[in-house]
Amino acid sequence: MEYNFREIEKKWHQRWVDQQTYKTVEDENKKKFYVLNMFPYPSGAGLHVGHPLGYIASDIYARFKRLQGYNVLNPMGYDSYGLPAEQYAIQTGQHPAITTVNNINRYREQLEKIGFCFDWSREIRTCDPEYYHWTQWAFQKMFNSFYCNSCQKAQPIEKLVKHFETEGTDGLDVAQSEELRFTADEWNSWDEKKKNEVLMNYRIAYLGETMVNWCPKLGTVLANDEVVDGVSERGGYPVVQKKMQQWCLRISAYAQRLLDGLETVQWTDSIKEVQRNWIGRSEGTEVQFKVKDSDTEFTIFTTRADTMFGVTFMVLAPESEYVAKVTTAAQKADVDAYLDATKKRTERERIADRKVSGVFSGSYAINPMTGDEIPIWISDYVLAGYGTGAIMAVPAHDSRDYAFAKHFNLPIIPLIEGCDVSEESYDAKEGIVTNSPREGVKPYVNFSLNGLTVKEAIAATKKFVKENNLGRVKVNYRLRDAIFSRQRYWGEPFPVYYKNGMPCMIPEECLPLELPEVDKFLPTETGEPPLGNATKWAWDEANKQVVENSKIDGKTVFPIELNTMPGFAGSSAYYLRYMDPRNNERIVSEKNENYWQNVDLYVGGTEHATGHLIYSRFWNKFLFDYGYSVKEEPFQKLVNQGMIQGRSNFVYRIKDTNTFISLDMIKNMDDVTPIHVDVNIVSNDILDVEAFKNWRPEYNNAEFQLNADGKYICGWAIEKMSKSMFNVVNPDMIVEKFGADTLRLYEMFLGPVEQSKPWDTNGIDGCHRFIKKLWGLFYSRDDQFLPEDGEPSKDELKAVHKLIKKVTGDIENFSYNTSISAFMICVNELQQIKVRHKAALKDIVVLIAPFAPFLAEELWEALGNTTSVCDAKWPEFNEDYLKEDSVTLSISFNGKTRFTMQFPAGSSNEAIQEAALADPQAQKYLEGFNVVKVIVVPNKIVNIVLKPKA
RNA sequence: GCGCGUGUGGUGAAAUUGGUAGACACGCCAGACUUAGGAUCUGGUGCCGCGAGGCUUGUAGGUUCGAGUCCUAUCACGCGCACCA
Repeated sequence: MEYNFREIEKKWHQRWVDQQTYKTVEDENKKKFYVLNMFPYPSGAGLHVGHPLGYIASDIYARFKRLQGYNVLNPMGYDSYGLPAEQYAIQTGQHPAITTVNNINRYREQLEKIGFCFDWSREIRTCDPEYYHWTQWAFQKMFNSFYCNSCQKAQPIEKLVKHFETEGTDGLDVAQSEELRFTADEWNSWDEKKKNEVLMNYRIAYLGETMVNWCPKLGTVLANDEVVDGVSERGGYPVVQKKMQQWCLRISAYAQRLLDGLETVQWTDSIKEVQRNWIGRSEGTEVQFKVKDSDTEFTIFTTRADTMFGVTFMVLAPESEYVAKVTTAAQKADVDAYLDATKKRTERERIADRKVSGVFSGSYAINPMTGDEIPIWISDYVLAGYGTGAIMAVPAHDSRDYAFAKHFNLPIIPLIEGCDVSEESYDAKEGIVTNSPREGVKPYVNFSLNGLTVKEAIAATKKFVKENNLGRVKVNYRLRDAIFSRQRYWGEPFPVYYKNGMPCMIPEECLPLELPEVDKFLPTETGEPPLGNATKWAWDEANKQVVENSKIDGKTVFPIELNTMPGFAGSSAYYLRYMDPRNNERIVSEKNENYWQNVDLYVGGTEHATGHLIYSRFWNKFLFDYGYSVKEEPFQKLVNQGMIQGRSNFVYRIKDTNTFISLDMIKNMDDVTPIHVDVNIVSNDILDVEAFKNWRPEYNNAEFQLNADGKYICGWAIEKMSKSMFNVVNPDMIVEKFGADTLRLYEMFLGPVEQSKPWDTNGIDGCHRFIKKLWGLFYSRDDQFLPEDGEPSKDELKAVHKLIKKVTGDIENFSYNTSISAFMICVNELQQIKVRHKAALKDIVVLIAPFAPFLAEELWEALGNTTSVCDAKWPEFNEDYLKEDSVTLSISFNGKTRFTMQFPAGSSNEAIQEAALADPQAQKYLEGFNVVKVIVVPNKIVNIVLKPKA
């Protein structure tokens, strides 16, 4: 019987659907295992062959765990809200709701073909009201929370209000936008509106006037991780800095926990390092500087407190609120001009053109260590968003300050013994401190750092600053609060309405607040959200419902927020929802949450390291604080699959002709123009000439210079897989031609899962041949069913158990490529054995089941089983079958094998060594030498170290 | 500039973690069968050399009886962060 994959795959796919083979039900009697793939944006282009790589890898693992007896949750869904989905809709001129459904259907169809064990009954879509109900719910929960630093968790905002009512800000240790001070009396005297404004300073989801990344072309603000090199990640459009009122998430409050949590998860060091960098913890000191002849004081942050004696000027960020306070009348014109110029520059220009610029404010600060009057400058090399937006400049020991000082001719005072700062600054944090204070200068304070190491000096200064009330020790994080508003249509609406300009939450029982239909959903360059076009978008407070805008009266009917949430909102807690996707009462029931706990294995690309993987960790920690999640970290083990690149093919047209020349006939590359050619009409780099003529009209009467074999050889290159390079390989096509099992095997056989590699359809024959060989162990060409009843032979058992050992170990390490090699070897070995037994082949079928599930089902049935192979038991490895009767020992001198010896199995190293030295043949070689050492590695080699006799 | 990672045949890659480098597969070569076909099967295939033999894991050193694996230096490539004070 021929291996007919089309029939086999069709048959089993249908049976899986009919019998709900992959439906997962919570079962307290079984240990759980939660496998998760990063769910896809359903983009318009459909899947190419690179997309399923991670899904196949996790599918193999999920099936393996199931065979080991675990209750496996392996769900799939769609991240269908957000920029990419909307951009695609805009580009194709369709409504995003329509394109999204179409794209999802196409994805589903493609995924179904590959034979994944997804439990589709748990499918979720982030744009589904049933789903985003819980996104909105979490947002409201964050709005109604503050972060308590001393107890290290989120708490209900009422608790904070109570504190204000009785004690004001006294004894408060909470995360906040800016440090406020007020008494209980003051708080109690404020009206509702004022109180609410103050509370915004503490809420975890808050409305903030912040500097944002504004992308005019996309018509929306972007989060930091959505901006790459000063342009938008999606589309590559320019981004400018703009001050706007936006919803923000106080993710910075969780910075330390996000850092600490990394120690508890099994992720690669590199991705942990990326997150550590992104969080950017830095321990330092905040110091207050007084402005001369003024009451103004401002605070700076430094990690080099030891260099305070070398501060020769101060620098404020252009956006700093102190700029106005320190600018003198004489300097005002210059300062305004500078501020104007900086504002006009885009982020990209700032990065591209990093020349020194700045302006003197006219004021001076007093150095608290020396009493020196030092000029205050304004420059855009100081960032408003980090620390306090102001620095003390120590040009001798900071390269940026140095460049600035050189440019504006400001003094440079070296503070480390023996350092040379004539050409460049000395930035290293090592050496012995000097000039602190300088010799011969009357000390301003009773404090000296001279003679200490840098490390000691930092500690000493921290202590001094604290004791003298000059400042305090402070830990800063680079991690910014996440900007949570988008001026776009295709996203979760905020469940918020505005009453007297004050945001109010739509009652929880009224959620979800559904996205309204609008005619015009296109974004605008000015930032007017498209939801402004909705006619029914007002909140009737009394009747608790959405009504027409025309009814807004400001007394009982109010406008609803027009912004929508960003793409990462919906993807931040989806793994929780899979545990209980149809629950209308709670994001996930306690029972299910306690059963599934968190994701055991998460598979996805590295590109989410600073986006999704930070946001969802934050989101989960927040829910954890309230007991909605039982594990602090959502993803226990993370595997990052590599990217599949495309392998493009080229044809070479002789310049100014319509003649194409085979690569091996080209004498001079300058005479030809390489042109991308569709890889689907090229096989093993040989062009299908006829197909090429039909490919495009302009090649209909193309002429060819073929090589001696009459072939046209194409050139090739590794490039990104994309339509424009004609190198996209579609999985449907592979499935059609070779079957899903072959596709699955080949994708894994290509190389390690974590590694990026080019796709090359050429090698797929080997995997297809292997499947056919395996099939050949069961069926002869003349339709005989070959496996026999009875006891397997020793050789069979040996081959099979070698495989069990190898595959079991490999799957745990994700070394699927070597597993498949082992299968190939095993099948070859079994082919040599004339009579094969069902009992031995049964184990092989179970072993191959995770890799080639359709084939496994068919063979499992052929062996007489009536249940799915998915419910089989993973075979157990038995060492005994691998034991040899004897071990062969090769004995070598100087790396050369001289003779071999046989020993009984299980001989000890000592026994082997003794016997080897006693061997008469060996002794022939030993004449004239002293034996220094004998190294015995059983089953491998014996090395005898010799020294000539004196 | 700082941080992380990777270098093995014509190609994708293995190597029991310090023990016969190149498993397995593609490609290539030779052969068999065949209504010459993008089918199947058999054998060969790291490099140099007719040969015996020699060389070989980016390069140069080191540790070791023994190094692809450990250490030092160096080069190349890839990724991440980048005025973060």
